Amino acid sequence: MLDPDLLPKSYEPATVEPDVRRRWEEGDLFRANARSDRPAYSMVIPPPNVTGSLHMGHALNNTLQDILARYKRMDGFEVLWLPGTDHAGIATQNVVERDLAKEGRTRHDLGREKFLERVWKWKETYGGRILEQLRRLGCSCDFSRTRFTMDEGLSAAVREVFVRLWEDGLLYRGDYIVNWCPRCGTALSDIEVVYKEIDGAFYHIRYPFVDGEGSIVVATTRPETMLGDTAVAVHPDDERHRAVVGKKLRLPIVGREIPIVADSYVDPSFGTGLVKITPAHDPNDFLIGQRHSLPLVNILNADATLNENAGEFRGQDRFEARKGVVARLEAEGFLIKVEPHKHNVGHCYRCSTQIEPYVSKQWFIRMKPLAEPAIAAVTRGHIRLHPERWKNDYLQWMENIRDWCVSRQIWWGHRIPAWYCESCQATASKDIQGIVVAREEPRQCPVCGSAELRQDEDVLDTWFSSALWPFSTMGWPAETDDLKKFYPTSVLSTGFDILTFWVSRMIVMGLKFRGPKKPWMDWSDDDWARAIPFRDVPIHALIRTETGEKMSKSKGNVIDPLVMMDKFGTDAVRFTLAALAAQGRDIRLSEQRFEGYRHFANKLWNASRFVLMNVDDSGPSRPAGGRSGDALCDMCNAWILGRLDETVATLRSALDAYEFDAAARKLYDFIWGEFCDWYIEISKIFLTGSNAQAKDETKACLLHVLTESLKLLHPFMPFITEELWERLPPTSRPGSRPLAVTAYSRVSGASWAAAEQTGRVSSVIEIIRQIRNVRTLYRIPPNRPVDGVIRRVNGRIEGHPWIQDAFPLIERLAKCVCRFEEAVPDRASSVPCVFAEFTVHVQLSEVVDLDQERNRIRQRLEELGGLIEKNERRLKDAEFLNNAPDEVVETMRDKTEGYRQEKDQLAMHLA
RNA sequence: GGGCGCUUAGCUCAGCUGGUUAGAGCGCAUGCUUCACACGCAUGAGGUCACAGGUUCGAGUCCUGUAGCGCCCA
Repeated sequence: MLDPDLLPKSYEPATVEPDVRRRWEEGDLFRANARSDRPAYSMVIPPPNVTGSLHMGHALNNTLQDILARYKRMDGFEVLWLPGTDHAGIATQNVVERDLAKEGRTRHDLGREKFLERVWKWKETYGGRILEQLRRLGCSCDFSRTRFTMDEGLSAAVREVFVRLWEDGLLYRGDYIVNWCPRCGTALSDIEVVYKEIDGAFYHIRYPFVDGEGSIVVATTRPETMLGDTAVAVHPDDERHRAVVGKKLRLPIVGREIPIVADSYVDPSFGTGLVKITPAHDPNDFLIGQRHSLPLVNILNADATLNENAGEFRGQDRFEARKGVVARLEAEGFLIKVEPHKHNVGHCYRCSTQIEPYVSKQWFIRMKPLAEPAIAAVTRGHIRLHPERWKNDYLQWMENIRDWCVSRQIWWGHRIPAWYCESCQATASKDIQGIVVAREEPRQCPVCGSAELRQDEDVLDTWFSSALWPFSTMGWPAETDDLKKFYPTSVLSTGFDILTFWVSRMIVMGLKFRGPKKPWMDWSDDDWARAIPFRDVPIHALIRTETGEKMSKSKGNVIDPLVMMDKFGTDAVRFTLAALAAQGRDIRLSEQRFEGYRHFANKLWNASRFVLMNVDDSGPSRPAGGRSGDALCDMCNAWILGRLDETVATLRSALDAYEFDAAARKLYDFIWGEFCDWYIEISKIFLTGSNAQAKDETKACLLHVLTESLKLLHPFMPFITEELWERLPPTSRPGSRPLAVTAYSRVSGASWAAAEQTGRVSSVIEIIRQIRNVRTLYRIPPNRPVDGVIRRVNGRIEGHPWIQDAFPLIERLAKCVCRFEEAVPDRASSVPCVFAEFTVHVQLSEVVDLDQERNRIRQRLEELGGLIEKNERRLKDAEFLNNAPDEVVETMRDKTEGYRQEKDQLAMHLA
């Protein structure tokens, strides 16, 4: 029996967590064995940004993954949960450049090589921070396999993929209009652009005809781009402007002659139906320009100042130039009007600078052919998204996919393995373009033999390497043991915000590089099962503030998970996140939520304290499930064991369906609402009683339920459960192994789960509740016992109804001493509680306030009358009787009968 | 403009394929120094399930529309 002083009265996470973590790490419990016989269960972590620090989104996602990892590990799987970080090209480069700026230097002052050294140094110093934070969160990752997207192995995978895509004709380099971030100095892919609505203006500008007769008016939100206009377009069917198609205009300020062209892109109902065309600075105009062979006039430099094509505005910043252009248009009478206008403007997702559409030479992946199998993988169910409705988003994106711009004009990242032959480029035909793409640096040009090779200056988009993560982390392109055992991964857990950024691209790359070489239409189910990067994709909600805003550092409204962990304990944070992780809903988080679950941890701690203080080290660890020599003891044990069984079943199916909130709720309800509130209270009767057998059975049952509860809860609250586990008597811990590697509970299916026993205890609980209610209602002091007279509904007492067994329980928990009697007790001193088979008349020594009592009964009678009437109407309805299942009709009959009985009993008391 | 989602107690949310008197936590009220726990115990108040139609014997649950809020794509 435990000395109560050994276990503190309240749970103190700060003293427990580091010890528990150390024990796990010393035991090396989370290292995956590729040669194990156990079935594999694998996940790769969505690699956090190496510059990152743990935020609530990470905490949520990784808690959910850890729940799965721990559950499956305990349940007999060989679990690999592979951690790591990505190099976050633009973000990391920004961080280091900011450091340099403090010294008054730029990366160009250092040069590429020195700059990269500096970034690596930064990464070595600070890059591991978030992994440490994941450890604190209790994540059971295999840290021996930690990967980084710029590791040698992963870089080799990147080169391999680039070369193969090139060889398969899926990669090309070309002039194209891209989203240009002037601050980062690089192109961005379409989805790296965030559209924000801003207050702008519509500038109406008059363009005169070359022949001097009249003019037309165009409207634009970016007046400075008129310097690069090379046409004006109208819709071919637009009657208003048919006559002017083909005529020439003279561009104000610049003086250039530009044509009016007809193109069906133009929306005739919008504005004047006349659109200025700036092919070098607008993606739609670019396409129109291509269709009409319009010249490209680029007016911008890479830093968004205007270039020599802007004439007098050369060297000005774009926004400054806008003012200048407008002023001059106005001065020369070309500006008709300016009206306010809200419109969506693209911003860089990293630095929030307004992006500029900009024509430049970039590398692109042809996505269409790659997207086809990726669509099939999801529509045919080889990959399943949870909840399923995300399929729509995924498919919509995949079906309208555009080529992926993968080059970035920065230094930190995988340098593009492409070299340009100077001599070939000078003379080459269009097809060859003098480009050499190779895994290793080529010495000479394979076409002309020249050694004058120059490597592409650009690096690849970070998502290019992230897309390979599920297999590059396992050693691909080598066919390693890890790949054989753990690919495809079982689950990828993520937020929907990176469904397109990352998930879809992993699917594309997985299928391309892990699928058979033959056309995907010919793949067998087996081929699919080997190619996909993961089978299930649980998609969780986004964390928001209490008022529904996004959390952001700049708004200062973030709730820091690390601070919460300090304050409430890691387990409370984890449990909170799991409990709130309902599928398909945003999570509104407040500090209060964490507090509630800290209380839950404390409750568990004290329940364990109670059990440990009352059990012997040597006793049986589980109940015999039968004869204790006390019917009530058997009944209550059967009840709690039945409830436990039901909890195991519900919990497992919730976890298997990724319903973390339902799983957490079930655990909370069982442990607090059933085990603590009822079973522990019940157990005190037998622990302090004289029946030694019942005492032993109760101890065994307490210990068993606690032991199983710790197992069930462990994936959610690993620290406290592991700590308590260590304190259980050795008989409860087979092999003295840590809880983290102990077999998870299974449904026992034992006969003690009999519904009859369970139902009886539920009834007793209901009786106790009602008696307590009456006590409170009539202000009986908590310690004063009352008498209860029990009458059967039929007025007679036959044999020994089971309720008699429960008398000690009612006495203990409701302070009500019961006896049977046939006569109806005096109305003036008793209050009836009516149940299915009998009525309990609670005897109150002083005279009951008759008015109050009559009122209470009348209210209830009214309620019952309504219910009975409603049900009887249904039960007379032939259509209902014909159409409803027998079971439903039967239940309604029983219920109505119950209402009637209660009504009769109460009416009798009122009479 | 196209698509998706949400609206249930004061607050945050459960409620599976239609069938108990619609639930929980927090908050609130009242009473408890009950020998695991005041991070606790007991009891209670509080809801026309956004609105309007429809399907059905039966709708919080399915369908249509309306309003408000939010997200994604263009």
